[in-house]
Amino acid sequence: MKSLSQQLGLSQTTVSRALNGFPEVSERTRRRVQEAAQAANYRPSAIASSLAAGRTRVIGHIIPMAQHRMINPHFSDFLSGASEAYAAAGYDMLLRAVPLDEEEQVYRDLARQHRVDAVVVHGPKLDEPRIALLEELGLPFIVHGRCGEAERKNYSYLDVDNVGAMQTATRHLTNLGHRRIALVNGLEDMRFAADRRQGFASAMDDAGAALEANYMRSADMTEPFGYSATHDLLALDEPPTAIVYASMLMAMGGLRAASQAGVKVPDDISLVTYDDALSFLEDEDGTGDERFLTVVRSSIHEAGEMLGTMLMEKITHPDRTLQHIMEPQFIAGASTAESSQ
Amino acid sequence: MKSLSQQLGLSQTTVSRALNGFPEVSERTRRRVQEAAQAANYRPSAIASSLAAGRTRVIGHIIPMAQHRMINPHFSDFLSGASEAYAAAGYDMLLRAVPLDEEEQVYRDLARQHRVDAVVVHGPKLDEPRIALLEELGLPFIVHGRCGEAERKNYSYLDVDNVGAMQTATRHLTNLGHRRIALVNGLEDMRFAADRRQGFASAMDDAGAALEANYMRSADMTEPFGYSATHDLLALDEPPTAIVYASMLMAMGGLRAASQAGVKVPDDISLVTYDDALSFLEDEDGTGDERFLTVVRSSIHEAGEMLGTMLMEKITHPDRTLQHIMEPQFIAGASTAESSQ
DNA sequence: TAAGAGATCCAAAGCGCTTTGGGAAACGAG
DNA sequence: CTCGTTTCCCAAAGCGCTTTGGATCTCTTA
Repeated sequence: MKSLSQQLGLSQTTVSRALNGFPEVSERTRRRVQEAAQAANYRPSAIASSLAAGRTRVIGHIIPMAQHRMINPHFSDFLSGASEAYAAAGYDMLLRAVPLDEEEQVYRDLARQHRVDAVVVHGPKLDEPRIALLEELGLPFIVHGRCGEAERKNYSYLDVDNVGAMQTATRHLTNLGHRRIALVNGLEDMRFAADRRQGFASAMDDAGAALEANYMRSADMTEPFGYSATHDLLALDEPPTAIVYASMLMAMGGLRAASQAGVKVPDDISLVTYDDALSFLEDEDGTGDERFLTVVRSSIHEAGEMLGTMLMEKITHPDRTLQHIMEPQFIAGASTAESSQ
Repeated sequence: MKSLSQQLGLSQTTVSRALNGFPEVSERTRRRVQEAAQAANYRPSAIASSLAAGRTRVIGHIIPMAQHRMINPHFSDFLSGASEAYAAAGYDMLLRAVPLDEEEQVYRDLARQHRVDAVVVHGPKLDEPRIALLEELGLPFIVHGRCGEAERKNYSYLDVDNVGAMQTATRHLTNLGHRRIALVNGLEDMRFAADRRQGFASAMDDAGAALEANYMRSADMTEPFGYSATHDLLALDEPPTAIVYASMLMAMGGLRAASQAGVKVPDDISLVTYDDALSFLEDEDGTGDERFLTVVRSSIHEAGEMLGTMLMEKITHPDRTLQHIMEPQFIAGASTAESSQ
């Protein structure tokens, strides 16, 4: 940049201002500077500008790593969406996979090191200490999802209407006459899973159907868990006539279990699932004419993109509180039918 | 740090040296400094040290985004592994999902901006311009996989023995008497997919089995593609008696297609797949006593971890060329049986 | 025409570290 | 005791930008 300013006969001040779009520079010189920069293939040093300006143009994503180093597969699609939004604003994404018990320290370090301008809070739990921590640290953040007392607190988040989604899914089944309905859910200390359970429960209640403890399963949302939960449910003395899954991966495990047990879908049992529109489960053209499963769907890639955009706004207007809830879409497939009972 | 050095009655030089483990500091003062730093909860500013030292302690991961914004699901596990290795060395991970046609510019910018100390090259193709580009840019890198003329070039990489893996898988089938074997592969402009095909082909050749063009399918490794490819294969006039898949996701699609078509596995058809040990397809306890599919398996999480470690070494010894090949493990399951023909 | 307002630009002071090039004290050898 | 070494520490000069606080010049307005 020094050589650039000398070559142009301008001060570094002016060059910097011209390139960063400050108004104290005439249009003519700005253009001149920009052209020279282009010609010299000049790229400002990100670190130097970070140091001088006190902002890094980097967003931190702390990925909580569960016990078995499992990482939620939904992240990859979410991150690709967020990354798009950041790129459009000239921001970058810093990733750290962190064991659960080190999370707090990592946030503290990140804040004190000034490594990032803001962070995204992933996987909020019902009891979520990170919100208070981040507010204490003064580190801007946005939550993907909500935590416990979401309605009372005044923080920014992007969430999906999980309650509504599961109500829709469950109601679809009760409307078809089902009453013995099982729920295969994620870990219910997570707010989203708690919400999904609540949506399920309220729709059951509306239909006057009983909640049976035996029909409620919950664990990490893996395909094998979907399989084993379904396997167990089908083996009950009085198996459910329908199952609601909280994720496509578990539903796939469910399909596998049903087919292995010789149980026909939807003749013998109806299946419906929440669907994050994970890219690796989608048809190449995205349409999925073969759509077999009945789903309630909301693209997690889009969620990432939207959250990224919101965070960019939050950074320019730190005082604003941004809250948004995405509405999933119900798509009837061929995996649900009238209850035969 | 200024206040710290004043408080201690030492120069900033000494404090910096003490904390960074330089030898020109007596053990006594070093301890004194470290204790004071601990007490003051001091964390050096990462950006300032980056600027001064000319290294950022950040590794760049450029994730190529295919046409439909699909991101390879294997990344999440790979990244979590790499992240662990980085964290252990005090490094961070910068992520950018980039459309294919912008890749080169991104590498150039990253290098000129000094945003990262090194990068990881993902998804090398047979014809891979990035190696030459990065060498030209002088940006240290390591490749996950190999590119076209791997044997001639002198770059660092971590790869899996894809040829051997597929030979093993295919041989298992030919040993069981199968001759009409299909391959459902990834996109074959990618080196790893080309290798898998080659392994398949050579094992077929060894057994004197013919390669039939109709039996060779290749596309993005999604579950739906596994489904449709298998569906089509089963509908052929002369369907294969066995199928080899290049990924677990496609194999799952294959299982779905078979079960829907009423084709019994392994009675009517044998299935075997390459398996990246994706966390969300694993049992909670990782053992998988229900292991149904016969697989050739190599953990992609471990690959990430190992590659991260190698890259750390590469950074401290830039002159070294590190090359490593992981050997997958064959695990017999219940999805393969003797050919009935 | 003088004075205030605007528009452009600049010199220089950082941002918070690392690193160079000594300097002073302690130690050993001759 | 003197001189060369070694050990330990320091002052100050950056790293490559941004930003403050004017300075200069042109344009209005009374």
